[in-house]
Amino acid sequence: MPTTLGYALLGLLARAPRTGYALTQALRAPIGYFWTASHSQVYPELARLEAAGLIRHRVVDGPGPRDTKSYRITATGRRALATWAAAPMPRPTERDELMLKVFSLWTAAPERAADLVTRQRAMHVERLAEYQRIDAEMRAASPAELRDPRTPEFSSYATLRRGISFEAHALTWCDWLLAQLGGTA
Amino acid sequence: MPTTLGYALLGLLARAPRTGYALTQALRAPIGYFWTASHSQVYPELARLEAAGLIRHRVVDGPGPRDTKSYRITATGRRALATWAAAPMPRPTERDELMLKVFSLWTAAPERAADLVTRQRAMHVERLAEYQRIDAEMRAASPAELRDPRTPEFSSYATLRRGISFEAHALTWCDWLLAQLGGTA
DNA sequence: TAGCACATGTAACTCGTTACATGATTTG
DNA sequence: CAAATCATGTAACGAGTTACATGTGCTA
Repeated sequence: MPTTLGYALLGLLARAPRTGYALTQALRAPIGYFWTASHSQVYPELARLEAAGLIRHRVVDGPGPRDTKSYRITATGRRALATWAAAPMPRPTERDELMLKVFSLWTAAPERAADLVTRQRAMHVERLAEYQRIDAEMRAASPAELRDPRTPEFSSYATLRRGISFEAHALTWCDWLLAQLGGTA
Repeated sequence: MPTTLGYALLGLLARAPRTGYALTQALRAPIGYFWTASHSQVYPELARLEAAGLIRHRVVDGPGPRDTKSYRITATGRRALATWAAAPMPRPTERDELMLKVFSLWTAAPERAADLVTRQRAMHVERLAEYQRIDAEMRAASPAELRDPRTPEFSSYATLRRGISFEAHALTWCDWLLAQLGGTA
């Protein structure tokens, strides 16, 4: 059984063959919005996936001194991915450092607390705008595919909707907290 | 500088002195809603915090063969906590395994996909009800403190509001996705 | 009398980050 | 000609989980 990162890589390779380098870049965006990894994690994981027969590579003579390896998913890999994707998950361990700060925010001066929340709010505004730009782009590019659950576009769009909903909720909460902090300061 | 876990422990000790065991329990609930740690992580961290002068302990002769150590925060620890709590944060690396599954959900049969989302939905319903019960409890127990940003109750309440908002948004998204999956299946 | 709550610690292992290491091609 | 991009790998370290280890007092 691959690690979570392994399934992230399989998920990308199920859409198109790629090099380790291209996979690493995809792990910044769009996957980076909900999962990340650095190249130092990617290369060993690719070796493990290949040893397990879930992917194969072909050497494409590219630039640089090393082999440029193009990876593709195998039929076995594709089956493993589909099984994992729909398999039920235990409730994951939530880890939100901001909430941990908020839990102890009463020890700080309300003005300093408000500064923190204002910065967070700005990040959410920025991210929300980014998502909404992508939303418009996707709707324009492939309106039909977005409605068909068997297309990769549908999957991508579902994660995007989640992102938009999350940022909107976070933003609302920031505004509520700022009102609370301001009202008493 | 303590680790994030260190600040979680300081945050608890700023409210009341506790043993390592009691701290470990608090890391299941209420802190467990946004940060967790097992006792094997807690005990070494307490030793580090004490070495740094942020906490002190007093041996209280309790049951069992070992010393029962009651920890309390020092003035230095309290200052370190307040500084950290209001300090700006870089955007944390999001890690959402469910989104990773959704990203590859197009490879699975829509009925299996719907099963997964239905289970997730149930978890959110359950957690939301739990939060709303706590909400009612807190409003009844300390209505005045909830409005004063310098009380621990205010901080706890702010994290709770975030939790409620998050679960509600997640629930809405599950319903949207189920409609999409059902409509085409 | 068996199991659970209280109570504290260490060891082995996995996952992830940062730093180390190399080197060609393209662009400013 | 300097910097960024393409491209692949290893090493050291930190954070977190699971398992190992011990032992008392209370309750069903």
